[in-house]
Amino acid sequence: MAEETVDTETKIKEAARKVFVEYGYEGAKVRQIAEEAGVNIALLNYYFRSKEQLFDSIYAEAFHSFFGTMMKLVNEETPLEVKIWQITDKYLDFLIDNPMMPSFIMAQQGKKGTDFFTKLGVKSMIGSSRLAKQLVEEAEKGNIRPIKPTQFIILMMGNLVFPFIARSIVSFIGDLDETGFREFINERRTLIPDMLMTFLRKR
Amino acid sequence: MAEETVDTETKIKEAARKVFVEYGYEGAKVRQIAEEAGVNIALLNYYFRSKEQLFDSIYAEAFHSFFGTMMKLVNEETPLEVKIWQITDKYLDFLIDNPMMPSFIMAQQGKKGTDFFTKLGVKSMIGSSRLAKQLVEEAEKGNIRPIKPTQFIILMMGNLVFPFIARSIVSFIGDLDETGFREFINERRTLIPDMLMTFLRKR
DNA sequence: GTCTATAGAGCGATAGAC
DNA sequence: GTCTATCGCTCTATAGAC
Repeated sequence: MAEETVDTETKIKEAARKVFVEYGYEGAKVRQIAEEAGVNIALLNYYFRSKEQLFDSIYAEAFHSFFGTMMKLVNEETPLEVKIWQITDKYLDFLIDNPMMPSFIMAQQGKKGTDFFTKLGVKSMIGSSRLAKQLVEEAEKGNIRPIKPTQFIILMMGNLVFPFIARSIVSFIGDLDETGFREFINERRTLIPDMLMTFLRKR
Repeated sequence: MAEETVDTETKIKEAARKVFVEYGYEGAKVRQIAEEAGVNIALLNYYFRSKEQLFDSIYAEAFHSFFGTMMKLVNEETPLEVKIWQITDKYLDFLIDNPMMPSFIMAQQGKKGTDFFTKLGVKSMIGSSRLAKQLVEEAEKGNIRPIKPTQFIILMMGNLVFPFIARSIVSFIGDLDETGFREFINERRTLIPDMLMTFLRKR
């Protein structure tokens, strides 16, 4: 396959994503983004007006991907237990493909106000998600113990996401190279849903 | 009580900690640290030679506090279950007093190599901790299910630390003000050890 | 030890030619 | 749309007076 012909705006965006995700807003330099994209600084400002606006467009996209992927899984029309296993499996796949994304999302949250959250409707998407309803219903039926949906979702998200945020530390403590880390994550494909379901079922 | 007479080096360190923890290495400016400390930039370099060395001394201290506090709890001479409840309780207290520390630690891990980890002996401290031994022994006795100590410790740490790393997001999703967030954390004082113990006990 | 003043490099942004 | 050249600012670090 020959070289993809990608328009300049896309090239800049891809370069910016790479550099911002690796170095953060302050650590990323427009010169490096320009070099990575194979263009000059003037073009960055031609397309995005400023470093800040370029960053915002990258961050909004990443945020959308990070939560959108979770929201989709959380709203699947599957029974509670099946869903928890699926969320774990699919979201870990997503994180393996985007290992730096959690750190990137977390590092900048708050610093930009809560506009991104509001625009994407994250609040209602979680609070009124299918998973939240299932947790309430199954508890009413006496099938699981009662738990606040927000607590449960943060419990689940934290367990999925934390090893990626703390990757160097985890790798060091566990003496893991890249393959070892991957294995560590894969062990959690059963560990996490097993733990969550065992907890929910015990009344 | 009158003004504390604090020596200049300490004043600088305290100012630096505050600014670095809030803005990260790149985002922190030596001008702001100097202003915060009530001195001028020349003095920062007189005492610490450079921004980088000042940062390193702050980071090493924070790292030591973050892991040292955990290591101490993990090596207590108490039975497994009691210990897990104690770790949760005491470490959440620690995090409530230092809510920005997890983000600060996580943001910079890896970027400085693994020297800090090595120097502090974090690896052996966790791998050969009393908690790790207890997990192995209790599993051999058939009192709990077998689990790799590293997995368990990351499970525990992630659940304790994650809400602080994702604080804005958690607060937004759960519609929590500062008091609400505090309550959210306090609910986890029972939630986390309950979940962990339920999981360990179920064979 | 602490200050002022400034060096010297790097930053984001833009003017203006093509 | 894309480039080169450069502006004006801010950054960290240091020289030198006290």
